[in-house]
Amino acid sequence: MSVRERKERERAQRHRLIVSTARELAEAHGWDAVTTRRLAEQIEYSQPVLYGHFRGKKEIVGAVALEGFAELTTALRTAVAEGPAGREAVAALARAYTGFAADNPALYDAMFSLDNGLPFADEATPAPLREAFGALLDPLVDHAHPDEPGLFVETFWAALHGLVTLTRAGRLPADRVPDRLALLVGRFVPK
Amino acid sequence: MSVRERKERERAQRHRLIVSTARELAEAHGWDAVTTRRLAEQIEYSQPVLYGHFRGKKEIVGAVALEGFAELTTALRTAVAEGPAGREAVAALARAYTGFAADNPALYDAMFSLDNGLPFADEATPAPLREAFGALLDPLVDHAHPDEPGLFVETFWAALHGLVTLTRAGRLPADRVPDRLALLVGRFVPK
DNA sequence: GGCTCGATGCTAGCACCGCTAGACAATAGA
DNA sequence: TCTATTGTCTAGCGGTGCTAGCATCGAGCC
Repeated sequence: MSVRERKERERAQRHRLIVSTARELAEAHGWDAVTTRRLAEQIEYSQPVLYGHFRGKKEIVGAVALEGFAELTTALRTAVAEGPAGREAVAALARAYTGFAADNPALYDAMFSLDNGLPFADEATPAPLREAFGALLDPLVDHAHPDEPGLFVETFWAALHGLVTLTRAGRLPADRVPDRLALLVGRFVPK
Repeated sequence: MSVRERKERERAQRHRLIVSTARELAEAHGWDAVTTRRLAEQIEYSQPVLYGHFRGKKEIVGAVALEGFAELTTALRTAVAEGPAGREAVAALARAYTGFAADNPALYDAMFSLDNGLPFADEATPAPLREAFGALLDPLVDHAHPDEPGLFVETFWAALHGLVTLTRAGRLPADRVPDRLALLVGRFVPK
């Protein structure tokens, strides 16, 4: 029996190794550099081993993304918990979100830009995604129309996401990011 | 002399054929399906012919995107010109923008999501891009802080772009798009 | 302790990708 | 008509994600 347990343990460890290696590779050289060959070489196994753990590359991206949602939740919660409530909390939330994206560009891509196969806004949506949405919702719910808090959060989130992606792609100059963020918060949470 | 002119004419025509075929192929089956082999087969030439017109695939995407910016400008201008000024003009603008993205998904990708090599927010930015930005700016400028109209437009645009991309990727449910749009306009142009 | 057999990871290869070198044919101009 | 140039093609390079089928290794049974 114990042999089987050991094998399962080793298998789980290798599973984590694949995910963390993919993430490191992506963060270091971009997702284009994360090929099955390079990934296999890094973990010192042959390519087909990857397919014993994941259906394909998309599922590996999804596994990395799932890590990201857990970390994003933590980042948002701590940023809001530290400061005062109300409008300043929303500003802190926005800064934490864009900061997270700037600090973990490849991770952010896996979560929101690449095809990761994860179901959003669905009954099958994994818990980490729901929790991240919750972390976004809580500081905002006071400022939304009471009938439609979800709609408000979705729209605010979309605005943040738009700023992140357009800035990262060089479509918006990076130097004015804090100003755009302040403008956004000012419009969504007037005082 | 005339021979040379004819050749140039034929060359220009083939140039346009490549761009329009790439666009049709992308709109029909997505940009992943636009491979140099398929594109060459469609225009009934061999692959290397494409490289006599464009440096590579990225430049073809850029050519398609440039068409898109011209069309987007027209779409935004007509939408605003038809209706009344003020707040309703902004709502019309927002609807026209998201409508354009929904009607021409592949074109929108070429313009804003894919790497098309076009320089944004730069002294080398091509005229069609500047004009599209202008079409976005004009109806908004009255509602912005007078010192920073550009910042206001950029942020509003980013919000629209975020809504478009998250909806298209299935990260936001598509059915509530008009409601999110109304909420966005309401927050950016309060009255 | 030796043997069998199933699990496991490997090599090799498929069809496709973007891109290009070099052979060849068509054609314009002398 | 001959030559030089222009234009287009075939073939191929090094890469991609993914998989069939073989070989090896080790766990469990006699």
